[in-house]
Amino acid sequence: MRDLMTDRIEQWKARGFDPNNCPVRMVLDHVAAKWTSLILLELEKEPQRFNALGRALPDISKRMLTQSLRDLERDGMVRRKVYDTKPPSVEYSLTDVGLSFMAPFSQLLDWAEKNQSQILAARSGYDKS
Amino acid sequence: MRDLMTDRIEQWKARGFDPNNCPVRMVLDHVAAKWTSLILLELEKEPQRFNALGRALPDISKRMLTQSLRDLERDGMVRRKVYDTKPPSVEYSLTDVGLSFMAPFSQLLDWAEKNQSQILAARSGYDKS
DNA sequence: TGTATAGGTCTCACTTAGAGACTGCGTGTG
DNA sequence: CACACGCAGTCTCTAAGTGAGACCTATACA
Repeated sequence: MRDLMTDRIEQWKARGFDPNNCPVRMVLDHVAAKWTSLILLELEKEPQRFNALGRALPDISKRMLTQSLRDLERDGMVRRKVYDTKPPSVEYSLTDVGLSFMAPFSQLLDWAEKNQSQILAARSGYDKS
Repeated sequence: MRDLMTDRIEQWKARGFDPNNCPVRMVLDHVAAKWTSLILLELEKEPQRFNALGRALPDISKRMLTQSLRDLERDGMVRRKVYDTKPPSVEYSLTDVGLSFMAPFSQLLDWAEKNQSQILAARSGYDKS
């Protein structure tokens, strides 16, 4: 483990490690973005339309939903399909890349669930002192 | 995969799924935080002192470094040890929880490296159109 | 005496996020 | 026929977060 990660960093640095072209930042910016990963999670259940997503994620504003979806679309993780129905409807779904992201992401969620109580405990201990 | 994730969400919803007590948010807020994961990566190489970390992560400001370290400490992922030397030195290191985070996180980085070029391609395609 | 290191804190400017009103269009309801 | 509603957003305004960098206290060294 230790060597694994250290090697990774060494490799990056050897390649120049441009922070703007950094794979970490590229993926983290998504996971980071507070909403994108929740959107991915929803879309993995099933392709959904704009307002359906909005309802599934009650705390997100339309503005942020639009923006997050655009970001994901731009990176090829989500596909946007407009149906030419009477009131035009827009369906969002995962691409293959988006779907493949769910595997490692799921590992992270497993970790989160397993360690949730410890983190909570550490937090309240810290806050008390 | 699909069922795996769908089940997870169902479980959360069954438990009440309080967004403020959500394991996803709890872990994502860290990965999200733009700097915390890079700090974890640095500390996994070896325990380091405040200014050493600052030098290793040249783009971070002291203010953000302090804040990120405090957050990580609060959640029990990083340990802060003050040595009573002449100019007191402070060493930061990973806790067991912090170290255990590196495993799933590493998976995510693998994914990022594998898909980097695709994402970049999608991005420039999107930007052109 | 002046300079450097340590580990931060403080302030200010700027960017980003969120709430929520508003748009245009078509359908259903009274 | 008038009214309200759902769709898929956009726009504006304000609040919160981020980053740059000056500043602080203390010791050691030249």
